[in-house]
Amino acid sequence: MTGGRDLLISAGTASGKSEAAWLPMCSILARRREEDALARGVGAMVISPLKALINDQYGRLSELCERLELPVHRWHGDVASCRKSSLLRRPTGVLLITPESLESLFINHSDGIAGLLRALSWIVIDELHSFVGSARGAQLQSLLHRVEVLLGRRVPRVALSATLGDVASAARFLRPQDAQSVAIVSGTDGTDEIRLQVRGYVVPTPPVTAPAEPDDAARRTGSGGTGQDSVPSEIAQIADHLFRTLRERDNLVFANSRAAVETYAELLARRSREERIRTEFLAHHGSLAKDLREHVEARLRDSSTPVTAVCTSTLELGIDVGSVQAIAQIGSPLTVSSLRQRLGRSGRRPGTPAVLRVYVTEPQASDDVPPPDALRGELFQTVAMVELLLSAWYEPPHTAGLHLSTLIQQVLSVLAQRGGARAGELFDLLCGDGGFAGIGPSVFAQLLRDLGRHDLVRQEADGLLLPGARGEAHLNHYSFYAAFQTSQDHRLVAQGRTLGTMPVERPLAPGTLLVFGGRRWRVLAVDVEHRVIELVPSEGGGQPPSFPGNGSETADEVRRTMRSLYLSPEVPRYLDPVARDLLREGREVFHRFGHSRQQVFGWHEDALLFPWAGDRVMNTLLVVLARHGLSAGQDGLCLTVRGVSPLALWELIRDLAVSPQPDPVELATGVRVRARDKYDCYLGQELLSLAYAARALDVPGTWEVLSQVASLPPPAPQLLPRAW
DNA sequence: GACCTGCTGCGGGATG
Repeated sequence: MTGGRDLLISAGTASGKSEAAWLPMCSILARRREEDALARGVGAMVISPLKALINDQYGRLSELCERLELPVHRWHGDVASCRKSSLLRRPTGVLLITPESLESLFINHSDGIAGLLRALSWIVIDELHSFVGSARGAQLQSLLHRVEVLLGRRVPRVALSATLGDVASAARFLRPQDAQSVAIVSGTDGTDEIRLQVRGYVVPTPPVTAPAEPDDAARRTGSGGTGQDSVPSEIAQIADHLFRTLRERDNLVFANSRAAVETYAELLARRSREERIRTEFLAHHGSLAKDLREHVEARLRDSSTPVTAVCTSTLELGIDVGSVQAIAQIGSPLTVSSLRQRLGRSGRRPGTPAVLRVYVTEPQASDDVPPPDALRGELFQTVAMVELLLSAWYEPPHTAGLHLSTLIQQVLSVLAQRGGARAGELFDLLCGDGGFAGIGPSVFAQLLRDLGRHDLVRQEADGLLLPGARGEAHLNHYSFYAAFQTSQDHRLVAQGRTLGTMPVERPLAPGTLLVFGGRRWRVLAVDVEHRVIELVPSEGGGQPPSFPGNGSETADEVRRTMRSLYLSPEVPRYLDPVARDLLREGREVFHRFGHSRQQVFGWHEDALLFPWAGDRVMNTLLVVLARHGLSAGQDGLCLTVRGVSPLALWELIRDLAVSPQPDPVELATGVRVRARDKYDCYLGQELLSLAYAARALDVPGTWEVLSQVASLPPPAPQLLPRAW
């Protein structure tokens, strides 16, 4: 750590990698302070993605540094401002900070930041994988470069991470201009033994004459329950198994949505009260109020009573929750990396195995089941992800994004920091060899023109750029510092206490029943102006709110692995008997309908295309088909192309495969909704297409799929319905 | 099908 080189430490959860970085750093800083009593300034800055992680580490690091008499400081939104000003007056020791707070230092303490950081010897980035590829990661890269420009020298960067699928791309993220010089230290995984089971459940088909059932989507997320009696049987069965296996221990149950968390937490908590057992079942997700979440975390750390948290990815990163016995995952994992993180939350004590149970539901086989469901896609996706996990493969980050929205934020930030700047100066600092090195001068000039049109920036007669009126408005609001977008939600209040927030698209009528925080409530009143919903406890049923979401992207490698699982005769040992049956059924359907020889099929009036590729290729296919006047949508594993024969679709694919690949940006102009990130609304049509193409299209990957499909024999007309 | 993260300055009041 003395050589001034950048360092990437990749090691399993709970392997002590934080300490590996801290120990040498602290002893060097302590020695240096003895040698040079005048050395003033923060010696090391640790950048962390979560306030909760900073608070955890503040305790551990303070203990470590106490005997060295090396002060440790934390700086985030919950830290009192008097502590911040006292650090600015007397900067020393180690500083723990979030990217957003570092951003605010540049804007609100533009005079003090150079003095604060002038003695900086290292920048440590914790949980690097949580930044790579995102808007927040682009912001972090830009801030790292701005710190070095401010100090006029290179500052060694040390990054820590657990699930890096691709160490080379992590090194590129850490030091974009000089990735090959990054030293890499890889440790083995913390877990020696994994006990794993995948359990299958069959969703019964409702009788044809039954009254209106909750729609299919609601059933799948588990949000369809309206009371004890109407809980769908597969949800009741899964809850029953969770209850029996998890009672009397500390566990984490991961569900894929906040609505599913609420459903299972409420079912399990009610059962626990009814049977009067000690185990607490508590809900934990991002819309719950902070004090309720902290209560759950404290209950998990307290080893005197058993607690099981039902949660979303909120408990995925390294927040200390003590020792957890087992992990349950309801539904197929969303990504292999997140499955790895979740698994790493158990088996943290030496000699104790990590325990993981995955619960998968599939519809009952019948004549009406659409082909993708008959293939048992949920189960095959789960098995594919488990196999990839066991082979230590993780999703490579998507680093092609241009992050123009974040560049807009950085332009405004630099204008505020420096009190104005010239266009060339901005370009050199932010693009050039800065965080947005992929952006050329012409795109940057276009971006500035777009910003001028919206009054985010304005130009003086001498060419100096300043924030415009709307730019000032953004800069003066505290929401400016985060690079990511957040929505404005309604606050849920019961008996004077805030439970959390929920989005409300249609106003909730008083009297509506609701499940939230793992309990049942009735809406008493709605204050539209102040966006407050008042609740009272209720004995009735109710559903969790529907939360909006963007979803995640399934990788090419996952879909390729799924296809090879259909072709393989092997039955993994970790499947329970129902899951084995489902695996056998899926393979039988795959072969019966000729999926090994064909990728285009007929289904009623439509044609189905199975690309066996990731979501970015699936999306590109949709855009290409739309350009040829075809209306299509994605149904899990396949694209449904409406009102066209399979032969006609195959012929189109055959022609496309030999035609030149279209320009992605030109292709993107046909897409209606292209804005996604915080400041995308200020981009003109041209840059919106450029950003969309970089983020959401994979033309070469798509043309590989088209050639593959074209190389197969033409499909028989309407094969699927008749053979069904 | 649908995860998560973060931020300021100021005024008012309670506490040491």
